[in-house]
Amino acid sequence: MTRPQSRIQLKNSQTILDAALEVFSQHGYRGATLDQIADVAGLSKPNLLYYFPSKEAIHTALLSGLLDTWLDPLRDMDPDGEPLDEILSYVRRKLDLARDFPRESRLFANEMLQGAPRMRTVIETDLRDLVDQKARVLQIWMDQGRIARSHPVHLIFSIWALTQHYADFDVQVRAVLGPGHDPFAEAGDHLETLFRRMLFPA
Amino acid sequence: MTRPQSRIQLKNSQTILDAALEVFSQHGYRGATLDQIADVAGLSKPNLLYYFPSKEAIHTALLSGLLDTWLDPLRDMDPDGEPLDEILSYVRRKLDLARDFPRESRLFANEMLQGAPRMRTVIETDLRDLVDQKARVLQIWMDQGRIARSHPVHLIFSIWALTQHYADFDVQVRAVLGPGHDPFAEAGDHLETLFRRMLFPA
DNA sequence: GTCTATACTCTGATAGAC
DNA sequence: GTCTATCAGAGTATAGAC
Repeated sequence: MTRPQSRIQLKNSQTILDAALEVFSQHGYRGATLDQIADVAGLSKPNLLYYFPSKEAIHTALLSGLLDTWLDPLRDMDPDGEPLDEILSYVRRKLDLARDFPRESRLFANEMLQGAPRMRTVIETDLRDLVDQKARVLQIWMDQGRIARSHPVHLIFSIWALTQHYADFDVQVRAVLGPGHDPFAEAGDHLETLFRRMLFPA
Repeated sequence: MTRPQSRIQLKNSQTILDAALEVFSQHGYRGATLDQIADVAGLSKPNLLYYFPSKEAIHTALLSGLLDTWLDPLRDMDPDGEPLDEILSYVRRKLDLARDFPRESRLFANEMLQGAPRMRTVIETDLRDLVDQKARVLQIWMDQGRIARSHPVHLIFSIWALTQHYADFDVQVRAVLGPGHDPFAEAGDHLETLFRRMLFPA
């Protein structure tokens, strides 16, 4: 990706990617159309294809880098830190991501629902390696009796599920809670309670 | 929907709905094509449209009834039962649904990701009413000190998130776990542990 | 760099033979 | 009930003027 050069090119590329994120995250790869992306970006369709060679290329540009951002908080979980603090702050950071980047979360969810046709490899290698590594850390903490025992990998799944839910199912969450609620603030408190009880050494 | 009459009509309608479920759940409404559905069903495209008047009609037929099936386990949570048993068996039944009907789960997830354009009303009324009602039951149990305190509605969200995750992110779960694992069996144990600790009266 | 025009394919839906 | 043929529109992408 050595595309963007001038300031205007960089700016337009960004505009396009932002519009594409909006559309892809809502309708999935096949459901998204260049017309719609162009419309949201405020550019003409041929102009889109001046900046990116194809629809696929726009989608790929969005996906690449997404997993990295997504996994940064997990990467930062410190084996030498205080177990409960490390896990709680991971949960907190993951929830913040869901709140601040819901479209990225939904883009990822769409890719998973489709069977991860474009991320299979990276998931089976990079993601898997990182999870294995951090699961070993969790296992050690459990063996030392510093947190309660549970399946380390499924514990990580639980954190993903509980935090992403607030981005991916945002409509449902808000519809059920009704007006006058701050879903993410409440979720923060709720999840902290849940994980404190879950992890408290037996 | 008074369409199916003869045996063959009923059978073909079912074949079509099954194929449509396969395609819609993977690609979302707009990403799904009649060609693909016809192909999976082993029928011609015009034949599809002999049984259903339009693409939209097929999708609607799938969605109607979905929420009911999905909420049945919650509906069955008995206010007069033993709180922990009731909640744990709700979790168990929800996980069984995710295991046995992953396509239905993904169809629902797709609808949510799109902003629930076709289920908004039913979510804001039926779903919300049921959750409110069951949240009150949970609240009473908490007030009686029979389960630990937490936000009742978010507790229900947590159950949904943790169980649906295994259907919707199935690819990711299997890729991370690697071969030789039974995700749903492990999840069953893990979630029982998690909720037992979460709900144990303080 | 951006536009209009357009090529070509795919998609939802219909007509009509059998 | 099922098929072939086909239509109108939408979809991705390209050509070429400005």
